[in-house]
Amino acid sequence: MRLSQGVEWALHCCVSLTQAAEPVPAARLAELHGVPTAYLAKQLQALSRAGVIHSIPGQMGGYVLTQPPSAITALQIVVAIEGDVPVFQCTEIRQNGPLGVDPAKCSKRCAIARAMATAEHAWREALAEISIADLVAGIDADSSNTAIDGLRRWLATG
Amino acid sequence: MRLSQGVEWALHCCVSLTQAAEPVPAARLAELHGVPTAYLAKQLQALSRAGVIHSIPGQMGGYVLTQPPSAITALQIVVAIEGDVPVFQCTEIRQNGPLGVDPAKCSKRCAIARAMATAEHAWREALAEISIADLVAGIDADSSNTAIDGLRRWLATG
DNA sequence: CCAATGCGGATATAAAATATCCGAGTTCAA
DNA sequence: TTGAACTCGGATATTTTATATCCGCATTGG
Repeated sequence: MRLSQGVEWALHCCVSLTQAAEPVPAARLAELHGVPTAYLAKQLQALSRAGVIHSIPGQMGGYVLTQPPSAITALQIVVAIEGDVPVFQCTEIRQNGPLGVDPAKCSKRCAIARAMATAEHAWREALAEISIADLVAGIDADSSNTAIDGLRRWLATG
Repeated sequence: MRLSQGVEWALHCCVSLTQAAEPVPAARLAELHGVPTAYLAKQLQALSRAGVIHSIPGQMGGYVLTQPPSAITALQIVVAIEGDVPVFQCTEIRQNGPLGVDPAKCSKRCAIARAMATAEHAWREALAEISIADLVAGIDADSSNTAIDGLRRWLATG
């Protein structure tokens, strides 16, 4: 079980977009992060479909955040890239075998699925507590402001 | 991102083993749950390597729990099947591109990796709070004791 | 000694993640 | 108005992972 690395790219891209005054093309974000352009474009499309970022076509086009950094959560980004499917997917094996439970009596999820869903909920709640603004602040603190400042300058120099 | 279905099988098997007085062969667990024997055997081997269950070879052999149900957690089982790798694996893309951070200055994890690890920790803590005994109790409550009783009887009739 | 069982490796198949390309639409400048 | 350059978007290969199976070996109990 592993989160697609597209999630990592998407998080970094959203952090970078907070420092851009104008739309940033996918190719430029790919160059900045040293990742393949075409594949990153796919992740950005997913973010766009999920409404996290907005795409602007045309010569001066690119991507911009749709909301202020404090309003975008890590959960939104994870769901945008990975989809909204549960991590633990119950296949109802309680209905199988010689002691299989009658499907008509399975309107309620089984105890195992409920327990796993509870744990997953804790993960999602923690992700929802993380905003892009928090991540920017964390990077800022790590680098004594040089990283974020450098980022803003690099994005400004077309 | 999805948890292998081996986790579901392993959880059900551990619940079933709580009701067995003698070692239960892999083939019998597979029959009980209506899943392919050969593949379930692989998951049971993983549980055995992790020390969650104990394997007894020979004619009267099979699997038994190594600890009381209240001492076995869902986290142990997830780790046994999926491995102990983190869900979010940071590939250090902050070191890439024109603004790449000097690798020598990356002894500390980046802010994004830290935030994701925090959320993952919440998930693991929640899983560690779930014991096999809890799951048995939950199933018992769902079925007015018929499911667990039936299970014990079926396992007793060799 | 024989039958039944778990263990490990080797192997095939199915699904998903990864990586890439080309077409449709939009914007800007001449 | 026209065209050209640039953008995103979806459809398409390739690689990796998960799923599923099988067979030989060691061990145990009858």
